[in-house]
Amino acid sequence: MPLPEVSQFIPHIAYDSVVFGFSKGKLKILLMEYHDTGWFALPGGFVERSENLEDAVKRGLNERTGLKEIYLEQFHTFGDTSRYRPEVMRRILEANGHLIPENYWMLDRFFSIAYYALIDYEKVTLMPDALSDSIAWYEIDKLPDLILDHGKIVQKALQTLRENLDRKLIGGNLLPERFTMNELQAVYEAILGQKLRRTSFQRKMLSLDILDRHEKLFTGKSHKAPYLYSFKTH
Amino acid sequence: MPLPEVSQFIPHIAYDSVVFGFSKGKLKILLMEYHDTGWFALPGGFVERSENLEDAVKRGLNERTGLKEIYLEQFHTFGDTSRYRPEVMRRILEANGHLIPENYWMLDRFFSIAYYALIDYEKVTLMPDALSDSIAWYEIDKLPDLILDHGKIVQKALQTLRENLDRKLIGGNLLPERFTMNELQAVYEAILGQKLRRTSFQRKMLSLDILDRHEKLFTGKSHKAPYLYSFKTH
DNA sequence: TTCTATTGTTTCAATATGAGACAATATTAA
DNA sequence: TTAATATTGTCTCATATTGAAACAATAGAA
Repeated sequence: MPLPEVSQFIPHIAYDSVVFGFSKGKLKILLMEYHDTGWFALPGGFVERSENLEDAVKRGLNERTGLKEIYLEQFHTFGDTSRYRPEVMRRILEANGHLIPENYWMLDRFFSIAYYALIDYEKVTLMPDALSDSIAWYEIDKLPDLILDHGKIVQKALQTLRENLDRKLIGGNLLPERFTMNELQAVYEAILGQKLRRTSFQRKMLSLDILDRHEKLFTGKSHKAPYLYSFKTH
Repeated sequence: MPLPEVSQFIPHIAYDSVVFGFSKGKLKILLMEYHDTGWFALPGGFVERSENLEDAVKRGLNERTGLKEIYLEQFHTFGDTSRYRPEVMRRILEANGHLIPENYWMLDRFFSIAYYALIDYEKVTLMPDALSDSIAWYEIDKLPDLILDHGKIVQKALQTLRENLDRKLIGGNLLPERFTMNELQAVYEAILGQKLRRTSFQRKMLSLDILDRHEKLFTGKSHKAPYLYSFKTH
């Protein structure tokens, strides 16, 4: 695969995405591991010359997860000069066997527009890109070191997600269509990083009038079966 | 004044700032009017090759207002292809008597990183830039039509300001060091676009333990004199 | 001295939240 | 068949917060 040409993309502009998923009671994000470097990074990419910014992000996420409809939110643009570390991208490209031209555009200073995405963990089919060995889930509190300022980007994403959780009622995007109240509470607890009172949480969620109640879920466990809920589509 | 050269700036990247001020009970923002076009726009600019993004915004605001310390918050980056309207910038530059080179960088597609600023109206000395006839205050609900998507940028700024008002307790940045409770309430009402209950507002503000109470303000009016308050510096 | 307008405080009702009790129930064990 | 267990959904009551209004204080004018 040849090196991307600057004629196709807007120089100096990139996006990075913090893709949140929820599984086994843990909040997780997607990380790429680059060939032969041991380096981890957020899934990101560039914007084509005639492409809307948000379409570029969706395109990139679709290529890596197979998902078409994704809950996406822009949260910050990172533009410090300290991000300019051409030797990092050089090493990544060289580790892929590329010969890098003089003044190659991908080694320039980049501004990164960061988005977070909330997706249903079970619906994802992970596909690495050309530069990466792998793309995989990592627990949010067991992340490896990340290149450049990607660690800071993750922290800012998590902070914004926490602030938006109640205001935008977005927790459900991390669950399948139908879920139990207990599962929803576990999502909230994982995002906020703290336990919530079961009865208060249930009362609050029901009083918001955003949930539909469906049939009971019989798990085979020896106790009362919980109802399944879904978010109202209105 | 010669045309800026691309060697000095990062191409494709601009910032726009929504500068809020408060005067005579009204929330206002700064707008530039370009020479001989009748066009209004937000104060904005470009980022120098070795300059931090936020430093560029502060530099631009300092050049136009004379202020050094400014409460500044990034709120969104606008990157739709519909922003690409080279004829707009062409007309602005030509109205200033410039001869525009082939493929001139300022006519390219730009991503704009938008910030809002909150400043003390009284402390500002307005200075237009080279392309503008004027820079002046406009009431937020009596704005003229703005170029490109600047109207949308203002709306998003206002929305973000409203959401952040209570969470970040930033209203005081629009007032002088010392102010009455009534003035603070007027700021909140102007931002939120709705009346607030005087007694609830006072109780709330005092209970937050963020204000210092100082001497009374004697205005000469025939009624009880209000106290002056200031925000705790902590 | 009285009156007026506005400020700071208090009161009481209405609403929301914290903490826990209680009843219902799906399955297992006796 | 019955009792035990774990978990769910609901209810209760104490506490905190907010809405709405009354009340007291006071700077200047009449």
